[in-house]
Amino acid sequence: MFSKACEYGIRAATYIALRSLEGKRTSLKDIAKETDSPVAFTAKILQQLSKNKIVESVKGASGGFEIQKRNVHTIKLSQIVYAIDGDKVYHGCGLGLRECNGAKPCPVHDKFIGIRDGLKNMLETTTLLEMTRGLEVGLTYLKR
Amino acid sequence: MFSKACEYGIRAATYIALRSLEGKRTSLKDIAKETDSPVAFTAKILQQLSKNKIVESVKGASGGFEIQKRNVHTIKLSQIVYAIDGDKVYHGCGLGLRECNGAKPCPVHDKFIGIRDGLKNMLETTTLLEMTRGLEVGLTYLKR
DNA sequence: TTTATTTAGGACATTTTTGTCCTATTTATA
DNA sequence: TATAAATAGGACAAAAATGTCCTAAATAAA
Repeated sequence: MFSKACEYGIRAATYIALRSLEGKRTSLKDIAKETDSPVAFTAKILQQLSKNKIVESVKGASGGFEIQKRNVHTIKLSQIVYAIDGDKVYHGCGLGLRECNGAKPCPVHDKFIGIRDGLKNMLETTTLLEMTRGLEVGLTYLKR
Repeated sequence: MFSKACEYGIRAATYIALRSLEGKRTSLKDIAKETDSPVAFTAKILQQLSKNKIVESVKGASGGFEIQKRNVHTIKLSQIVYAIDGDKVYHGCGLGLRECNGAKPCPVHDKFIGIRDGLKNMLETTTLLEMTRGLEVGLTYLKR
């Protein structure tokens, strides 16, 4: 569904959000550890998220990544996916046709629209805050 | 959503089904041309579909690919996707966790299940016959 | 029987994705 | 001020996906 980069990105952002709600900044090392992701690769992804203003990075000793508390409930999964994978989740034909639309559709065009709208809707309505719920109490997990 | 190989595979199988309903066997060359797919790569994919009994291949002059008419309405998209991409569309966590289930779910587990069930249902209920409808009359397309 | 046509399959090539490593820069703190 | 800790970013490496090419085998038809 998503690229590996995007999966790591969502997990990383979610963990940063969780820690930010506790008023804590998190190092790359901890993020990678707590999301079971490759450190250096995660670093690249966090650079992208930082450039896209989804997370803030602070260099130097006691630096790390954080998200302003007031932003945790406004940032949607769709923003993270867009920052990393672009809009190919939305546009792009299910059968790979370069052009596929209502006027000249592929055989599964209408059916795919339904599924993609579901995905789109989910991504656009799920906030980082919502992602963090359950993590603290062990109802949901970011690794294993 | 699917791999390129899978997209080509669905397009190829759909075209073969269309031709088979007309009582015609189709050469690799024609399939690639009519689905705008790379010839040699499509050949590999058709080998897989042939091994999985989704299409039948006939070697030699006037050979090619075909699907028994009686099978065109029983073969589902899910079988083609499974033959090429395996079951990763079904299993596999939205956030890439190796293990993710109701007992130890990722934060989007439940939401993903809904979307994936939609996709799964679509693949399991759409037959090749249904895929061919509209092609002859120019309502749907397999290329461009 | 020879030839032309067509798929099968192995080997190879290219591109994209995923992942690592090293150096520079920034910053807190001793 | 020196040092240690941390991100930024470029270069490189490995793996996977995508795609090509060539030869062998099968088959219809001349």
